[in-house]
Amino acid sequence: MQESSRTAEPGRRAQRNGGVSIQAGVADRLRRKITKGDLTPGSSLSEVALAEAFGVSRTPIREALKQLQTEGLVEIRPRVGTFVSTPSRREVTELFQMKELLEAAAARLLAFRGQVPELDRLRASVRAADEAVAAGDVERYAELVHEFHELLIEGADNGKLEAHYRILMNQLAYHRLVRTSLAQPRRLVNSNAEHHRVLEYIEAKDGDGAERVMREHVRASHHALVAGMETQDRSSAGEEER
Amino acid sequence: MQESSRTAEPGRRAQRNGGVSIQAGVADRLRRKITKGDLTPGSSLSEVALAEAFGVSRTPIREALKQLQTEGLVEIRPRVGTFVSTPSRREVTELFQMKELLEAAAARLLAFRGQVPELDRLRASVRAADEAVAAGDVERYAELVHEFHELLIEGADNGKLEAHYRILMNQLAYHRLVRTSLAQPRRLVNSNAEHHRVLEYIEAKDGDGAERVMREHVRASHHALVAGMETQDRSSAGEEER
DNA sequence: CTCTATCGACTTGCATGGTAGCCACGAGGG
DNA sequence: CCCTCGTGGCTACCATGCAAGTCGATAGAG
Repeated sequence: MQESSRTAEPGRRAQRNGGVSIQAGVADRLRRKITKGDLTPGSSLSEVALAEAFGVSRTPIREALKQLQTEGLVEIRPRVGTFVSTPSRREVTELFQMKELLEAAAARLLAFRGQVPELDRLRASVRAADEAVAAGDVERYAELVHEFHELLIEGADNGKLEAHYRILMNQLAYHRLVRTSLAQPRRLVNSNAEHHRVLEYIEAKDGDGAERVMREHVRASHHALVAGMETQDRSSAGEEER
Repeated sequence: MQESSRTAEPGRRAQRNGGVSIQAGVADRLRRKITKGDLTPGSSLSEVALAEAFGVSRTPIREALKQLQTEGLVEIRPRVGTFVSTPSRREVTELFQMKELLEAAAARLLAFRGQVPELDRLRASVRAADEAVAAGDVERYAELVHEFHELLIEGADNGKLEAHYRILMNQLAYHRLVRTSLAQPRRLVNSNAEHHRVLEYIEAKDGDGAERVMREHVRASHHALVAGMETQDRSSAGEEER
């Protein structure tokens, strides 16, 4: 039931505390495992199990879990247990609305900033994406999608926006989702084309236009994902519903 | 240095745990004290001091502080101390950008929802604000400003948006700020007029228009606040700069 | 008088043990 | 056979003690 087998190195950096607190390290590791999908939604996260898995006491584990709870990644049910959050269908919709909101705003802000280093990196990322599409390398393109959105957010030059965006993406476990949306037919080339359009508007310093096309892009991405998830559900027959 | 004198009832609900955990209660109380201004930015929050003030051990205090840290309300400097966060000038600007973003989006969403109960309550709030303006009751109007924005957010019917909005407002300690912005000449009547315009667009189901005027309203509010803070600084001579 | 080094009081970080509540399993009665 | 009640094992919650780092005060050397 528990993939504590993955923690092959108990307390790897517990002793050689590399300048960061134990709880911070634990929180980072757990966060990564959740967003990457190593810990699937609903998994139980027992304090004692994690404590001996990481080779530390329960205290820093508790504090890490507490933090992940306020980040919305886990759910602590008092006297019962701690579990990886399983976002409801409604929550996923809400998260995508927020994603649309923040990314569109970021595109707008970046457009108004003019020529900044992030823009060069964005151009380079889009070029690399073109190559990945030409080569049909979905895996590579998925990475570059992530990079594109990340650069956009950073380019907005607003730390609060960045922080809230990261929290949202973690809740969505976005890494896992990108691949299923790209599995939809023609989604890959469409996605790339949409990125191009966004970049064009930004380069033209047309903030309103950039915001608009970015909105549409996120919407299209969302629709592709929903379609992809339905086909997934259909293929994997009757599973636990929520 | 510490206003622990306020905690006249040590551990009021420590024994009679009214269904909520101690840490949750502590976090709530501290959060309120910070946003209300009872705890000014920079104040020291010693674990032991809070522990005996609340009549509990250090553990739940620690966890509450940890949560407030990830909410951005306090800053924990390892082995040094925990302090109420003092947002930099840049952070305040960023927070207002986010406020503008989220509230404008909320106005847009509410407009598209059509006739919902929140809309009635919004109308009632605006009417009450008219009376407060007519009576020159700034205190009452400040409350209603808060209510207006709160109803707008709730009316957007998006839990994630609501959650992130609350975090932002807490970081700004918005309650404290409203009064100084309203102290600006003519700001009170202008603010009220802007609220009316927002409501009109929402009632007309003009999402784009509502979003636009809401953006302008938040900007105007921000400018009034900056102006108000400058006059405050001027009046209170040379104080600790940041 | 000035600078430096050491000491000590303070802080948070972590470990550990006992407690209260929840939940499922199983025995017993209907 | 079904339903009810008790009990044991599990969980997170809280209290407490110790350790380690930080920073200021203070005494001493130059």
